[in-house]
Amino acid sequence: MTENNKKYEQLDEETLFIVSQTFKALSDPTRIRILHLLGENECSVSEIAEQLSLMQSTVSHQLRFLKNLRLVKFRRSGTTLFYSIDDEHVMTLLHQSIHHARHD
Amino acid sequence: MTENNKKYEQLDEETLFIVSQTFKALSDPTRIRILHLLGENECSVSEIAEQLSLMQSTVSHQLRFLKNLRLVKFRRSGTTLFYSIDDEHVMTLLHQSIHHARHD
DNA sequence: TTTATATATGAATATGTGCTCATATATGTT
DNA sequence: AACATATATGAGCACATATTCATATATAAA
Repeated sequence: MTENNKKYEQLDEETLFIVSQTFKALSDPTRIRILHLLGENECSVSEIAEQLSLMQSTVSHQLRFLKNLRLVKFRRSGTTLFYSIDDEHVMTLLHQSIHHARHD
Repeated sequence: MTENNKKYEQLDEETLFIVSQTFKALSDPTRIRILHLLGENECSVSEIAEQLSLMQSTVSHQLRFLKNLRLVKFRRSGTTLFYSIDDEHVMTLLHQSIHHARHD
């Protein structure tokens, strides 16, 4: 009786999809920079572009991606849209990873 | 004086690279399944392939990827290589994400 | 309504990624 | 040495992804 009798529990499809999508969002340097910036301050699209030296178009495309995953939200003020973080759990994952990367 | 005078601290290149690489490793369903399986048990390449219904070649390629990032390690026993987890921090990120995905 | 400004979007392109097939390598056995 | 088994690796392909350019849309001001 030295065998391991516990049968391995596969991850179900849905969990696998959600988890992989979440990490995919965090796997691109541009999206990481945008999320990290928004973690400090609510920002307009043009502010993000300026702070991070990115094309306005690039920022818009990535914000759409992040908005679809409900990682960010926005409020309108005139023609300006202010984006902010909408998923604290994902920000926790990001901050943990940044902290870990810096400390070893 | 309603401005925010705190100057934004950019993420440095190296941190950005490490963090994005880490999340990239966790962004693919196949790699997630392999890591999750290894989180339960040390496994040989062929055991992984069988348990997860993957081609041996696919498993080997992904293990090389994970080994390069030092997320897994292996020990040899004859012609068989037993792989296991080598980065508990990344497993913590994975388990947190799985837990979160299942609970909302 | 015309004009200006902020943002979004579609198409094109270049690059990256994951899988499979065929084959190489490494270890052990006879 | 010849053979069997386990794993690794390179090439090719199909598909995904990030960026840029050009342009559309939306709101506000004149």
